[in-house]
Amino acid sequence: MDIKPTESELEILQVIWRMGQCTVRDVHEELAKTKDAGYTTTLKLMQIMSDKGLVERDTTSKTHLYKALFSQEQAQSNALDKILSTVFKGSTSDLVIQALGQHRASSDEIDAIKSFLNQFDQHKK
Amino acid sequence: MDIKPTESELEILQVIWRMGQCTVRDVHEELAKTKDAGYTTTLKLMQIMSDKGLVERDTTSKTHLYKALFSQEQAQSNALDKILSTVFKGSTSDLVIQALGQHRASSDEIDAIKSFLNQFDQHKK
DNA sequence: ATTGTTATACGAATTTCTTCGTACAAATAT
DNA sequence: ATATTTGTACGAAGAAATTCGTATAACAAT
Repeated sequence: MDIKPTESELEILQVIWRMGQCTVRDVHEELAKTKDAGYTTTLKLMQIMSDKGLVERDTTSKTHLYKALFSQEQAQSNALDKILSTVFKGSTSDLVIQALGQHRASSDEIDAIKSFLNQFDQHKK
Repeated sequence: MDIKPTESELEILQVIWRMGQCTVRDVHEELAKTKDAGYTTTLKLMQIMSDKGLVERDTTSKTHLYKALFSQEQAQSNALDKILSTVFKGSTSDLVIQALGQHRASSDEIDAIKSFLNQFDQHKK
């Protein structure tokens, strides 16, 4: 259960997350908007992802349908763990502060974070 | 200027960030604590990193001295940009909230974040 | 029925990253 | 002086990830 998507696989997962269930062509056309790779390349990758268990494949009809098994939440969690330990010395507050400084958040977002923090305070002790 | 360290290069950079200026042996012995790779492997990687401009190399004496050119701050910034766009749909608040939920922060850290948020509010209108 | 289009399968070439062996020079120890 | 240790250089093997060509089957259109 330690499967982790490669760079290209993540690109594909992003499309699947956005679109939900989809075909190789769906994914390929999305990718084609920003990068240029052959159709069979995408196909091959998606087959590999199916083997790895990153996606599920419905082969009932000729055109196969894919769904994500590796969720965006898992990806988020893994990504955070990784950058925390590799570049933030494990300091969550460094990460948070840097994130907020670097990408300005809207007032709404800031409010959301504040209320999360308060609720958080309550819970601990 | 679009150099980005590979996985192994990041491992080495982490050591250099911690130790400041150091030799191949320094780095290698640090790495040897947790993983097992040959000395020349580390050497080769550090030479490549020098070619790429990730580190600077002082070759005055026989034993070369390395310093990071790619800073931890750059690495942090890049890492955040990347995961924001790939797995957090660009939502900073999602990222922050998930980070706080996932890795409990100390009260001090939370205070730091709160005061950062307030100071932040002031600045914008 | 034949032709064209749209699929999947799959082997293999390519590229990128990692690892290591060997050669050799400089410094150190005997 | 000579042997050992400690260092860099570098080619190339190995592994992992990516890309693509070709074969072939199913479906659609004429």
